[in-house]
Amino acid sequence: MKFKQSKEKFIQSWGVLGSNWGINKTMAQIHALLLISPEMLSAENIMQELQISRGNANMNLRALIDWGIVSKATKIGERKEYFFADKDIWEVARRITKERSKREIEPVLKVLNELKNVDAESPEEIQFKKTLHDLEDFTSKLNSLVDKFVKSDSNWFYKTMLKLVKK
Amino acid sequence: MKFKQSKEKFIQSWGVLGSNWGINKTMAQIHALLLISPEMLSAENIMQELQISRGNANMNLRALIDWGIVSKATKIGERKEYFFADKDIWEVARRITKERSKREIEPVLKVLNELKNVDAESPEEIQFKKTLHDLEDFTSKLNSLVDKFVKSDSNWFYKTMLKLVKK
DNA sequence: AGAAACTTTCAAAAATTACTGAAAGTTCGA
DNA sequence: TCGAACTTTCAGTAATTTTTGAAAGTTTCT
Repeated sequence: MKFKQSKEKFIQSWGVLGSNWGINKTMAQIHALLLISPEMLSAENIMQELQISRGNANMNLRALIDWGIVSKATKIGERKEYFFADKDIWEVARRITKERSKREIEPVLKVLNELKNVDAESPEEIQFKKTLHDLEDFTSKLNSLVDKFVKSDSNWFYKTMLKLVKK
Repeated sequence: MKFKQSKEKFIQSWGVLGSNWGINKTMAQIHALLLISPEMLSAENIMQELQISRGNANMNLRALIDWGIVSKATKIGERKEYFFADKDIWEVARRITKERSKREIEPVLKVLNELKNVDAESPEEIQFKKTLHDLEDFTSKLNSLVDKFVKSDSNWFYKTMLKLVKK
């Protein structure tokens, strides 16, 4: 397969993956494109390569920067802004995990906590309370694990993976 | 807060959580409703409780059954089908993880594998190949970990969590 | 201050995804 | 075999999300 085709396939697949994960397709594709580019790219470059509008490029680049996995820089003597992605996959995974945890796990814990003081007398209420309790137990454990991962260094991650997977 | 309100809030929140995770809102809400119901519920019950159409209820119940986290049963002497959710949260997490891994991690590995034999001469190609390699390394480790989780029993999970989180 | 080079915004359009409800299909008892 | 009781399907509609592109905003240079 030729490079150009492979590259397109990769970008396309990353877009699909993104959609499945609630990340919009263009955002994932821009990220893919930047990940495999050895040089920084301008908004123009990205618009052309992915055939998207200026507004779309701008919005999704902003989102990527917000997530901390893409940065801007300017080249000396130029006005234009250039973009590049952090190439350290582990660091990328850490940041994505952190964002998603903040947006998704934490609000759940908050709700579970708010609700857990409900009275429990009828069978319905008892089952409700039990479910809340189990979910909170599970979610808070998951949250601790995620937190550990987010704060860890690359080594910890790989070592832990190995330890868990080996046995 | 009264039971009825708490229940509504819980179902509503679970729906939001679901949307964030690429699971449709109604599917998540039906699941929430069944999780907190001590008794089995008929399609009618669910339609009424969540104010949704018959078709919607049917489709999403089918999806939940497909994921293995809801089952049907009939009461003796009745034609109607009743639905209930597996109440074991750990088991539910395992099944969801399994489904999502099958649908999302495995295809990525497949694509990365297909592409990894690309020639690498120009800087562009070299960076591309490196990114593919790093992603494959990360993804296959993640996949092993997920697989371990999916095949584990509840005890393993809790023990591992504790071990990781404690230190 | 003015103009060029660029970035950001946002209302409207397009694309995607989810939902409805009536009609078709199925199952089972008499 | 019929009909009641139920379930499934699916074309059309509604809701949501994403994208466009032109206009407004900003920065920098002269």
